[in-house]
Parts: sequence; structure tokens; C-alpha cells
Amino acid sequence: MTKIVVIVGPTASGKSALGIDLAQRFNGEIISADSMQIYQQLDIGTAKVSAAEQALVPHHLVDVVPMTANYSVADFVQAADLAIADIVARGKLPIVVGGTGFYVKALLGDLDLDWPASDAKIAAQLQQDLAASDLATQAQRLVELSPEIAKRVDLQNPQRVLRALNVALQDVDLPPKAPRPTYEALTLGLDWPRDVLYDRINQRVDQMVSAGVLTEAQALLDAGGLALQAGQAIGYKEWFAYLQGTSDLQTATDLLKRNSRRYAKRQLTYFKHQLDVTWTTANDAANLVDVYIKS
RNA sequence: GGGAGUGUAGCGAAGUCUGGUUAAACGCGACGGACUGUAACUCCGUUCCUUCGGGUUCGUAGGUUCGAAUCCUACCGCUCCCA
Repeated sequence: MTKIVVIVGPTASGKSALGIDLAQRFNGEIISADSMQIYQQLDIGTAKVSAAEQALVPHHLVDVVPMTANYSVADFVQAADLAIADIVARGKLPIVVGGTGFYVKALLGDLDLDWPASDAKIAAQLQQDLAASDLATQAQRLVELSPEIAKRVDLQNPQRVLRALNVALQDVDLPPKAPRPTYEALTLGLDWPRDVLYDRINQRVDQMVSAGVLTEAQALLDAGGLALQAGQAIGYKEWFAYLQGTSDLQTATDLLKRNSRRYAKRQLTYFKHQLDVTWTTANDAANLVDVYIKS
């Protein structure tokens, strides 16, 4: 089984730096598991690794699509599988680094992305009125359409139901599911005492402002803002109101800090309960990896 | 010194006129949780104390009342205006 190293941790916990450090020590390459660093041009607000850092160690799955594009876990898993195979073929160690727990789980677990196809005609017909109907109706349709999918979705969560519905409706004529590789993973988690982490987050936000996030945010706003998938990114959406003159800089900054803190908590919850993480520090990580590789 | 206002749970802020259905709305902060196709999304819960039976609260001390955050009195603190 292919051995890989995975590094997770809340935002601003130091994942990127650790990833580079480990890659240099163990002849590895980085695969980013980050739903927002996927996007080109969103550099500062996503705390993307710099060009200089990327020159040190090859990074995959960063800057792969324009900021107007949609991207899904399925896209990620497919691309990551390819990248890992390529890295291994060249005799190097794949190191997955990312804060998007969902992506990591999908990569490591056996996320069943090949759900049964629905009838295309029914789909086209239903799509319209479904969007306008209420939650109960949508949930009911989902159950009728694909019990398998419905089973996996929180039917009380409006957005989740709508998305699942879209999946059930649009995914027509999928080719047979290709068997995915399975990996043996050492999943390392980086964490800090809560108050320290919050300090790091607050500082990072201030740095983003002085580094010029506003320019990036303006570009994203011009490209579509909130309507885009990338427009949901924490670190960008908070600036839109300010750029449109309906909020001031201080308010926007505070909001961003708050959202980042809340996000960090959500990440931690996900890592703790959805992944099998070995919690460690940047200093101890190398030893763990060393032992793992030789095992 | 005179006048007006104000004091509510970690913070902000309702409730006071028209006492009870108010351990006290709501927001923030903090904390916990869910998560299989947009996941930096979306959603849920806890936040006076408790041995979970209860207990103690709305600046403080009294009073009225069957019953008070809500009415009365005094006092303390803060804000503003006139001196």
C-alpha cells in the first residue's frame, strides 16, 4: 500500500511551513488539500505558499483553476490520486497538507462518489420547481430520487438537501466507478493552546491587510463576488461590504478575525471526530515521520 | 450646588409605563457538536450555581404586595446639562 504523510491543523497553525520542512528532510512533495488555495489569484487571503516556498519544494493542487470556476471534492480526489501516483513513481514521498478536512477524509476514506444515475428527462423537469419549493418537498423528492444519497444527507439542512438534489439530478450516465487506490497514511495534526492560536489568527489577518488582500478581494468582487464558489472564502467575503462602501475597514477586519476563529474551531472538531489524527508539534513531527517511513 | 438620565447574567442590550405566563428576549464573546459531490460551506447545542430535587439573581438596603427586574423610600456609582 502506498504510504503517504498527511498534515492537518486549523488555520494559522503552521501546516505549510511544516510541510515544506518535512518535504525537504524526507525527499517529499506537497499536495495541497485546501478548497481555496485551488484558485488562482487568491494568494494573500488564502495564505497560499509563496513562489519562493514553492521553488523549494514542488507543490501540487495549488493554483489549478481560475477563481470563477467551481471545484468539488470529487475533482480534488481525482487530481490528488494522480498527483500521488506521479510523486510515488518518481520515488518521492507524498505529503498532503491542508485544512480542508472534508477533502482529506475523502482522499483517505472510500468516499462513494459514484452514485446511481437518475433519469435525465426527469432531472430537467424537476430541477426548476425544486429550487423554488420548500425544504420538506425538496427532502421528499431527494428520498424518492435517490434513497442512497438521501441516507447520507441531513434532511433538515436546507443547503445540504439542495446540493444533494443537484447531484442526484445532474449526475447522469456516469461511467462505472474506477477503483481508487487506498493509502496507508500517517495523519499528523498541529494544534496550539486556544489563546495562542487566536493570537496567530489575529496577527495573520493584520498581515494580510498590509500585504494587500484588498486588491485581491476587489478582483474577486469584480469577477462575481459572493456568487462565486471562491467568493465564500473567509478572507475575501468579509471585505466585499467594505469595498462596496457599506462597511468600514475596522468592522470588516474584526469580522474576518471572528470568522477565522470560528472556522478554526470547526476545523478542529472535524479533525478530532472525522479523521484519525496523531496530534503533535512542528518539532516532533520529523521523528514521527521518520519512524513511520521505516516501519 | 441645581437639572436630566442611567445601573440587568463575561460584554452589549431588551424587559420597567400596563407587577405574576421571566432564570430573565436578542446580539457578541466563549465553549461543545454534526458533516459522502460548493465544505474557508451549511447546520445544531451549551453558556448564574447545582449532589439536577432544587438554590440564588436584575447597583445596595429597606418597604408595599399573595406575588417585584418591574411600584415606593433612602443610599451608592456612572453619564450629560446648567452653575
